[in-house]
Amino acid sequence: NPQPSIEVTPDVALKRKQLIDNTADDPTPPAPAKKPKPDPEASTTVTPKPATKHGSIPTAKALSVKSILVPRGERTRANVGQKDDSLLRMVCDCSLTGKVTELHFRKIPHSMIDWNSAYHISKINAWRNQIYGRAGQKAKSVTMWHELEELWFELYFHLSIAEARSRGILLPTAKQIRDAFNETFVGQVLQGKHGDDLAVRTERQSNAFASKFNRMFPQLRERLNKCVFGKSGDVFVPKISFGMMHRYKAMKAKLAAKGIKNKSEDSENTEEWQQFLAHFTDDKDAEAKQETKE
DNA sequence: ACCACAAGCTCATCCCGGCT
DNA sequence: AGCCGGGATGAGCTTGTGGT
Repeated sequence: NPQPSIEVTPDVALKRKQLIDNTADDPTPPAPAKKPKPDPEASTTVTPKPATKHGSIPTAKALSVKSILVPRGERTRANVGQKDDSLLRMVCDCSLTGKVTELHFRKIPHSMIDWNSAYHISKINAWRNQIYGRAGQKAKSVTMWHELEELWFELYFHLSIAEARSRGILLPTAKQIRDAFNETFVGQVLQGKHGDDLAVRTERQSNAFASKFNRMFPQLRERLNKCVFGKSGDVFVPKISFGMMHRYKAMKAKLAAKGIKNKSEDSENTEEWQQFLAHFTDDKDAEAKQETKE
C-alpha cells in the first residue's frame, strides 16, 4: 500500500498528513492508523441542527447563519453488484441561498470503481450518508453516553464488588441492571461539556444498553465475577445516586491531581480508595447536601 | 449474548472568496 | 500577498442494530 508521491512543500505536507492517507488512489482498505483518543466526555443528543461545532462555544451568529446542503430526493444507497453512476453525485440545494450545488464522490476515481466490491460500495455509501446526515436526513439517532452515565457503570461494579466481599450475593440480570440505570437517569436534564443543558434523558433500550455495558470496565467486571464465584445469596443491585456519582468523580479528580495512577480499575489497593468506599454508602448527610447543591 | 458492521459524532484540515 | 471566516470534507472514534 505505497503512498502516492504528492508534490507539496514541507509545511503543506505536514498539514496534509492525514489527508494523504485517503487521497490515495489505491482503493484497498488502509491500515488502521490509531491516534490517541480525545477526551471522551462528550455527550449530546441528536438534534435537527447541524452537529458541527468548534471547541469553543459557538456564537449565536454562527448558529443562525449556518447553511446546509440539502440533497434532493429520498435516501438511496449503493448496493454490491448494482452499478449506478448516478450514485456518485448528489444534487443539493443550499438551505440559505437556494443555490444548487452538485457534490461528487472523490475517494475513488470513477473509472476504477468496482461495483462488485463491498469495500467500494461501502465507501460510496459512507460519503452519501455523511451528506444526508448533515442535512438532517438521519437514518438513526444516537444519544451519546454522558460522563455521569459512565460513572454509574463504574460505581455499579465497585459497589457490587464491595458487597460481594462482605456477603454472598447473586448478580442481577441485564434487565435488572438496566431498570436501575433507567430509573436513575430517565427524565433527567444533564449538563454538557460547556454547562449547556442537554435534552431530557430517555430510556436506554436493552440492546444498546447491553452493548455499552459489556464494553465498559472489563477489568472490574472480571474482578466482580471472581468475587461472586462459588457463592450465593440475594440479588444485589446497588443504589446509585447523583450525589454518589459526583463525589466519586471528585475523588477520582483528587487522586489524579495527586499523581496517583488513576485507573480506578487498578486502584483497589490504594489506601484512599479503600477509605473512600468504606464511607461511601453510609455518608447520607454529605450526599443530601451534594444533591441540593445541584 | 455476541459480534460485525452501519450510522452517528467531533474535530482537524482543506478550500475559497472577500478584505486589507 | 497574506489574513480571516466559514463551508466542505475526511479521519477516527462511539453507539446502536440485526443476524446468528
